[in-house]
Amino acid sequence: MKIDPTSAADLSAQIATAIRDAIMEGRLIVDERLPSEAELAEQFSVSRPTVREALKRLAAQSLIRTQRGATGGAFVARLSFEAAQAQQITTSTLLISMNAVSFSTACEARYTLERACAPLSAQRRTADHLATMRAEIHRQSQPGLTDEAFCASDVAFHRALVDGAGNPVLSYQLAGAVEAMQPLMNMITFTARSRERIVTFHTEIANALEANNPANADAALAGLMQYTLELGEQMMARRQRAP
Amino acid sequence: MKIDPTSAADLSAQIATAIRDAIMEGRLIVDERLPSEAELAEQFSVSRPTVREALKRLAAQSLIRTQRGATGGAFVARLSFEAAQAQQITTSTLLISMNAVSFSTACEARYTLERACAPLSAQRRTADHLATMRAEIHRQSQPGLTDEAFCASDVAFHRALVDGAGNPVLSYQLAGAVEAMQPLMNMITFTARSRERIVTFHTEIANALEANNPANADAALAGLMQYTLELGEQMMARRQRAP
DNA sequence: GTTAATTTAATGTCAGACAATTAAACTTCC
DNA sequence: GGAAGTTTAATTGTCTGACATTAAATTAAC
Repeated sequence: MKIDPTSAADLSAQIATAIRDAIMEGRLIVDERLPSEAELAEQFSVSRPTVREALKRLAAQSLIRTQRGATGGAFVARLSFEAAQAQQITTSTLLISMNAVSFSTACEARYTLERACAPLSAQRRTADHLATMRAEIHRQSQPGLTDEAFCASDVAFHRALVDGAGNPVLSYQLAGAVEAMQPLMNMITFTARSRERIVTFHTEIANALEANNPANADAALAGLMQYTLELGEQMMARRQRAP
Repeated sequence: MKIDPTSAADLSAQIATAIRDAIMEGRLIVDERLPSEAELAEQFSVSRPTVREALKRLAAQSLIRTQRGATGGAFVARLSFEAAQAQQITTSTLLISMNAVSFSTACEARYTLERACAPLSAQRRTADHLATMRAEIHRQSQPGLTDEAFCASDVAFHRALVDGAGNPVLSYQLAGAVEAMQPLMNMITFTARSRERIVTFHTEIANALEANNPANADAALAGLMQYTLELGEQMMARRQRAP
């Protein structure tokens, strides 16, 4: 592993890249211990703070974990679905909020992906998934629920739907799309009438999955997407009239 | 923004979290300049190296960018689709390679997501997207192409398909799924017969998109998924016989 | 043999310094 | 007065060396 001290890039960035490449190419395997900071500093001919900055970069991406003490050091971390999902949610949320992604674009992406999961979920969902969905539907029907709580429940419902497909890679991918939409969804569920319609769609979806009926599930999701898009347009129009 | 010096977590991690939260909650907006490292050190009552480690963590997630010089400093970065996509690919690749995700699970996730894009792509693909796909099909037909080059072309083909849907959020989400599969795909395209079949499916897909025919596109993608799964199973069987 | 104290190796943090970079302010020349 | 060059100030990037903290391994005591 070598770095180019004349390059324009930061030394710590170069070192982080070199180590990241070693991990991605399998030259460093899970749970393997990296050399100590002092040794890395010597290998790369830099000071220890520079090495530390590089290691922090990798830690921020959950590529390594560090341990103090006599047998401590930096170890290649097994990237968990949980950690990956958390990063994905952060990234997706910022991407949407910072790039002026339109409500309709985000909405389309989310429901398109969800509809792709529906057939699998209709086939494989367990009783647990159904129970979670029914419980969230019940919560969503409670009057007096705050917008935030309604949307959190909405997210939980849709995650159960996606998890029902029984494919962890799909669940991980979809988590970002569903969660990142939450702040936008928050803004359109402030009327009781909207919530009623949404709960109706959710019930249709749950019924379809219970009956192992992919076509009905897809139809309900399509309806929900259409309705959500309409609500979004109304919200935009209202905003323009009274900003 | 406050941190808890008695917490078990690293100070640099706490500081990074505090700043990240400020960005995600909109208290720091795009292109806004953070206080200088010296000022941050004073605000958080820590030393400058500690602040720097925190900033490097944020830089690793593309949340900030730094600039040297008189008017330099750390600025909240506009997270670009490109940067997000690159991170997504890294994460997805590692997730699959480190968690013993089965070929069939990864394959199912990838093609399920792609099939979700196909109807949109059949409706919206431009002439450019079609041209890219045709060009990649032609490349894939060349004899003597290395496995790596074939798979790179495969990735380019499928990215054109996804981009054809005209939804940048979808493109970003799927990039990870498609690219992360590449190392696994590399292992199953070593026979000319396999490549021929794959090229046939690709041609069917391109034809369907050209004809704005979503049903045919979906059928071809379903066939390709089925065939890829079979190839994966054969490969696994072969591996077990002669490891 | 078990428990307690010590050693040791590693990361976490700090302080202060200097180098490199960049934009703005200033000076000089025409 | 304006343009070109020079200085200056602010900021990040890097280095050195030190001390604090942690946790495992070792040793000592009982």
